[in-house]
Amino acid sequence: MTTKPPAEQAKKRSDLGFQDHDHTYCVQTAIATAEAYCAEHALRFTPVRRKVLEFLLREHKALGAYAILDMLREAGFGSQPPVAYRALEFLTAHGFAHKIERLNAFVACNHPGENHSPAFMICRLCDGVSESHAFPAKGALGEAARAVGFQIEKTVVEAEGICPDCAEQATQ
Amino acid sequence: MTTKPPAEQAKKRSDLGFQDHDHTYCVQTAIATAEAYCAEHALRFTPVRRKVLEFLLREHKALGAYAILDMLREAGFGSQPPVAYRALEFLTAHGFAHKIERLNAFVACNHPGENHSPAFMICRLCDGVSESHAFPAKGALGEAARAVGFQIEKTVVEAEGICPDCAEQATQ
DNA sequence: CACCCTATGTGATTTTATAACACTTAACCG
DNA sequence: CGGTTAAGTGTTATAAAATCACATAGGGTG
Repeated sequence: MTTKPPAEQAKKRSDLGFQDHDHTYCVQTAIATAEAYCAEHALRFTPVRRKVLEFLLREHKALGAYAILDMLREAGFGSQPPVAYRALEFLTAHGFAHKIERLNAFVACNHPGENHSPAFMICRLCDGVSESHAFPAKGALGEAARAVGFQIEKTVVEAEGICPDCAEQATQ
Repeated sequence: MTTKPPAEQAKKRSDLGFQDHDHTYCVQTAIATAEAYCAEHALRFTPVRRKVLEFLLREHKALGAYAILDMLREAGFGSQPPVAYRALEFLTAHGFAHKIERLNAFVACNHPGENHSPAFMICRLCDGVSESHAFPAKGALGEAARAVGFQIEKTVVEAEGICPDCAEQATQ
């Protein structure tokens, strides 16, 4: 996976969200939201955790644990794998980030606080990831689960394909 | 992941399919189906590939690549990781097996030949896996994809929870 | 038979993730 | 406050998962 430089502009067409948005704004509000949520739920939004969430928000794409670890090192934090994995565990456990199983990588959550079962669109060309919603338990899978008596607790939904930007480039 | 002994009986309540079925029969027919499919499509159903599919069918649960590798070694095949990974790549590419991203493990396909987008129910207590169908592209995710212009090529749908057998044990 | 393409065998390495333990700091309780 | 406890962090080491690179073998075709 090639590492590309961070977004250089605020208001741009993100190559990851597949949609226009004000990126600096969404970083700030997401951090603020996380901070407020932690304050309310007696969770400790420590410097390492905050920093990792910042990285995920800023890069706005799926980051491997070791990429995050490199950034932590540069930021003066501990640089051994558990440091990154523990922060990521905290962030995913409380819904501030998600793991993309398909990529063994992590992204910041687009809808923090909301009660959601996330779904992801992963571009196989640029590795961009866009978060969406899905309710697989309401469809065929849910029926099958009820039929055999399986209790669904969590779902992983990841669609792989081509994002609009890469599709556009391919036609040029 | 603990390795448990293979199924000792043919007709039993599988702890993995979450349903009754004749296991020796399903192994034989699945191998025959794969063989026929390969013959028809000019694919080479080589000894290693056949053996790996046999392992997956016989164990009837998610197996890690290294568990498969151990079995290959015992069966007299090469015992380096690429041997297992290449066979698994072939099997998954042609729909004879699937990778469970959540577990970094592989299962034999329950519906070989059929054109399907698989979905899985994974028991977090016994690691049992049951294959089902899902059509995420027809639900909320499909709508989101169309809205932004994302072309879905493949989907990963995995539900984690408690299988009926483990739920039953828990109440006792 | 000579050729080529595919598959296999093997050693080495990379990438991803966890275990174990020491140390520090924040929270709690009197 | 002061002392205790639990949670968080830092670090070493190791496990688990996956790939790279290259040599060898086998099977089909001209």
